[in-house]
Amino acid sequence: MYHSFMTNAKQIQLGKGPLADVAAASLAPMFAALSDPTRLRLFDLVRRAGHDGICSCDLTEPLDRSQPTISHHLKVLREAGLVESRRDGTWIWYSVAPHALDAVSQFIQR
Amino acid sequence: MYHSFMTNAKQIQLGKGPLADVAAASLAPMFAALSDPTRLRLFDLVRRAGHDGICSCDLTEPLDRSQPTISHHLKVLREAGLVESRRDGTWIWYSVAPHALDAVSQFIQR
DNA sequence: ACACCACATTGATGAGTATCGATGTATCAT
DNA sequence: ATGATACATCGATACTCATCAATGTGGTGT
Repeated sequence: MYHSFMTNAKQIQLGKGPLADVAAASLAPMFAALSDPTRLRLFDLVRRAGHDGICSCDLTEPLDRSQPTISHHLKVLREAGLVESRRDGTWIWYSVAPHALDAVSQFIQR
Repeated sequence: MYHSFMTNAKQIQLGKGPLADVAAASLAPMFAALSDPTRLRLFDLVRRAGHDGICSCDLTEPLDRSQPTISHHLKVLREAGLVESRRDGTWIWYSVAPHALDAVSQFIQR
């Protein structure tokens, strides 16, 4: 009995045996994406915004980082498959990707 | 209504509001400890060993890393409060720290 | 066309890290 | 004391990363 996830175009298999090499290689970047305090708070703010998402311009001030830095962190979160972006005219709305943390959650729970 | 954890001598408070600066600073190192593929598999092996724990000498071979490297990673996991060690004569047994992943789990679950 | 805004990218810098060989330390057996 | 074993620490190297100022890009409005 296996569980599988489609995460950022990579399918992760968590079976019964020891964590496989490829599974670790797929899982680690998600933990890495949350391993920075600024990025952790950034993800938290995006998650709190719910389905509507939140504008990048509203993230710079509360985190006390420059605009390029926030942009960089959002890119990391996006490439890790944790958030997704949607263009709306001049600005861009970020929201949590569906099933973003499923793989991580499965690993944590036993 | 707050939840609190004692983790590696640091108490983490996860309230209702945005993730606080200090909470992020306490949480990030745990994610960082799991952000390396080798360390992720290392933690998985220790966790599978259960209450008895596992000897460091039995971890070097399956992970295909040198003894100093494994020793380094175990130190990172220990300082992150995820594993603990118990001396038994010549060798040392590693096991998962109780409530190791509680804070991480709480953050993941909404 | 032009100016303005939101956001991304580039380039640079300083700090951290994964890895290993060599060496040190502690414990056990003889 | 001696040797052997298990593990930690040191020093070095190559690589990654968080950060910002400067610059680029793309959409909006006039």
